[in-house]
Amino acid sequence: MSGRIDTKTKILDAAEKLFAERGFSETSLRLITSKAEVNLASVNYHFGSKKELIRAVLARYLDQFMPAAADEITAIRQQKPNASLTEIFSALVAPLLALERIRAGGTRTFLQLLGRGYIESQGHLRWFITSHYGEHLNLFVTAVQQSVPNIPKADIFWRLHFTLGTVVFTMGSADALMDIAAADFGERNNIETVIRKVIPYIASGVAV
Amino acid sequence: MSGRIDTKTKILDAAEKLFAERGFSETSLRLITSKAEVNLASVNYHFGSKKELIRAVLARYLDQFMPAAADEITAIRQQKPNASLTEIFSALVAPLLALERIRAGGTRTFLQLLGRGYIESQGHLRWFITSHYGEHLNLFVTAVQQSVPNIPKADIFWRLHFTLGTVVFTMGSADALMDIAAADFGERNNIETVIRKVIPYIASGVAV
DNA sequence: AATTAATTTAAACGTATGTTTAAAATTTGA
DNA sequence: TCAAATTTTAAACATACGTTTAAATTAATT
Repeated sequence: MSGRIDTKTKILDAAEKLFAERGFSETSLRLITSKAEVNLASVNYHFGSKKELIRAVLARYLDQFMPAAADEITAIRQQKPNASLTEIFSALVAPLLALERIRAGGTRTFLQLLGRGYIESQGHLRWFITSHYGEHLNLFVTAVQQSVPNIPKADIFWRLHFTLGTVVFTMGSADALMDIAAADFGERNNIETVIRKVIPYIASGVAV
Repeated sequence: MSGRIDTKTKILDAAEKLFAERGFSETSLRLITSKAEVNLASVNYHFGSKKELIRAVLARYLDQFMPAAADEITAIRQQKPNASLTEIFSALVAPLLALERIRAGGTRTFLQLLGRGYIESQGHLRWFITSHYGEHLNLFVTAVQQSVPNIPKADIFWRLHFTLGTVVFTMGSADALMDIAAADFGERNNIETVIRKVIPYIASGVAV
């Protein structure tokens, strides 16, 4: 039993790193299993298929992030019923950075996986996310709507998707961007400083 | 000779549609050539490799868009030296929509290809774009900097990349988003209305 | 019209992929 | 301890991919 969990975890650990770096379809099971130092067939044995492995990789992050984010949102709404948009978005920072404590680079890995899930796989991961975590998402959307009550719900829908694009695209190319920023402007960034940069941008855009 | 051009164009037309819809690595040469109704080997004959085909597909759009965008930016700066950020961004709308006249759906196709180029291919398309169209990009960045002279250049760098993410991610999932907006809010959008929605969002975020 | 060059074609090549199989090894439970 | 269930392993399978080859066809040139 400890052997089984160990193999599953080794696969998940190797897979999430490679998926985030290279994308789902550019990452072969042979590359994953060689990095994880397990047998090729163990992926199909433990997860059934590559598609289900992808979902398992994402679920491990979402299962931690979504409840934590929902808790933060709920807490903010109770403490400050008139919380600003920036405060709502900032409430997500702690749950995002908490992913870093599980695994070094976990925050960026999660956001990269999320972005690849939305872009690369034609809808089936989108469906997986909205069907499994719809309650948490609704909680967040409601909090945003309450913080900017004068904005039509349709506009909020669009702007939150703009925001999703901003975040996942930025995280997907965060390595390259941090390198350029260091070379051209002498900035030394990490994932948290980038998140701190993006919050005013998206808060301003959603509230415009 | 007319036969050669015809085959090349048929390949490019089929490839750009499939690349935009499904991504580069998810689109096989066999699928492209069957849709284009040409022989499989003609891709390698005319373009050398799949990688060069991808670049050719992107170049066809960039060669039209980049000079047109540069002209619009130059014109705006001459007419209104103190043009606002919204005016700068809006100057790109006409060149973007002009792509629509070449091919139906050309605007969205272009932005989707751009996004996939940045995300999917590890840097080699990014390099292709910045090295071939660096002058045009610099012109645009300079215009943005002049319109918000009080913002540090490093911040503008980050926010313009946030903006790129917003736009390409939105366009990559524009079909799904327009469907949802229609179902949930009764909105009937097209590519232009979505662009008009995104401009205040990004202008506000960059200027914040 | 004859020769040369350019293009198209069908077939094969070599490699890589996700998955399955069946035997070996290991762990579990009575 | 020993039989049963679980897990690991090596090998093979079937398929798909980008690319190359060489012959057939078409177009261009003289």
